[in-house]
Amino acid sequence: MLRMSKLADYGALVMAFLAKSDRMLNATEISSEINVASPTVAKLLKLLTRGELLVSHRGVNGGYSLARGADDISVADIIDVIEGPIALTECVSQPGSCVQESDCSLRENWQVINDAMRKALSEVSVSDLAGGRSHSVNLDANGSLEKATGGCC
Amino acid sequence: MLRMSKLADYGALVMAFLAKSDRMLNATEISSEINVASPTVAKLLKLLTRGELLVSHRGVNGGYSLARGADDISVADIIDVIEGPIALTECVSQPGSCVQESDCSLRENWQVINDAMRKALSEVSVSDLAGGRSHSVNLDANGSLEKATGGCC
DNA sequence: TTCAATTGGGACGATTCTAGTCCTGTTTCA
DNA sequence: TGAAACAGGACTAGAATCGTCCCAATTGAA
Repeated sequence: MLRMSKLADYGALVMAFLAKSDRMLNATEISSEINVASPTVAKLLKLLTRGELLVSHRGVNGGYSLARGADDISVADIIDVIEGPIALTECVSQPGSCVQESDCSLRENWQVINDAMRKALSEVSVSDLAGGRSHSVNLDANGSLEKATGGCC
Repeated sequence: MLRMSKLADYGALVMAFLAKSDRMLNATEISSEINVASPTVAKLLKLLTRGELLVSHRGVNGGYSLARGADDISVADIIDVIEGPIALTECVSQPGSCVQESDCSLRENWQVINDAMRKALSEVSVSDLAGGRSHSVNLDANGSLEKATGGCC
C-alpha cells in the first residue's frame, strides 16, 4: 500500500507534540496526551533518542525534549530513524540483492524517484507538523513543495 | 521501511519489458525473460489487466500487451493497481480511522506530502523505465522531476 | 468439431514483518 | 537511600505478504 508504519506515524505525532509543548516531558505525559499506549510511546522515545532527534534526561523529573530546533528536524529524519533509510525498492538500499543484476534499466530511475520522495519528505519540518510557524505547507502549481505564509491553521 | 511491495516492483519490471518488446507476450515468455517465477508473473499480469494497464488475449497464441502507449502509463498507475492507492498514512486513505479525530494538525500536511510523492511517481512513465525514449529521468537542482534529453542509457 | 494453449479467478499455506508488552538494569535527584 | 524515570533487549500475537496451486472459461488451430 506504500504506507509508513504506524510507529513512524506515531513518531511524527510525538515529535510534533514535543515541538508544541516546548518543555521536557516524560513518556507517561506524552502517552496520555497523544492517545497512544504508554509502552509503545516509550519504545518510540527510545528510538528517537538513539537517532539523536531527542535528548533524554534520566532520574526524577527527567523526560525528553527535542535535540535541536523543530525547524531543523524533518519528516524524513523521523522516518529514517524509525523505519530505516527510505528505499522504495530493494536495489536502492541493497545493491547486489537483485537477480536482474547488471543490466537493469530500471534501477537508475528508481533511485531518482526515491530521491524525489526523500526530498518531499525533507521539505516538511516538525515545526510544520506542529503548526508552530503559523503557516501550513502547500504544493504549488508546479508540484514543488513550498512554504506558504498566511495559510490555514 | 517505506518500501513498495515486491509485487509492485516486479510489476514495473513486467510493464517495462512489455514496453520494450512491443508485441504480445504470454505469461511463460515474460516469466523466463525477467527471471521471476511463472505463477507470480501470472498473478501480476491478471492484476495489471484488471487495472486496465494491460489487455489480454485468451486462447492459442494469446498473451498480454500494453493497454495504451508506454508514455501514458506511469509508475503511480502501476503502484495504484498492484498495491492500491498511495497513502502514506491511514488518515489519508481512510478518514475517520484515527483516534486523534478532529483537531489533528498533522493530517493536512500528510496529505500534502502524499500528493508530492504521488506526483513524483506520476512523472515517471513506463517508457522511461524501459529506457525507450533514449533519455533517463533526472532530478534538477530544484528537486522537481524533469526529463533530460541526452541522459545515459 | 475437437483439443491444446492460454487467461481468469479464487483458495491456500508458509514465511516474514509489525505492533505491542514485559522484564531487568542504569541513572539521577530529593 | 529510595523512588522516579530512561535504556535495552527478549518475547508473543497478529497481520500482511509472497508465492503456489487448482479449476473454469475462452480462443484458435488442426
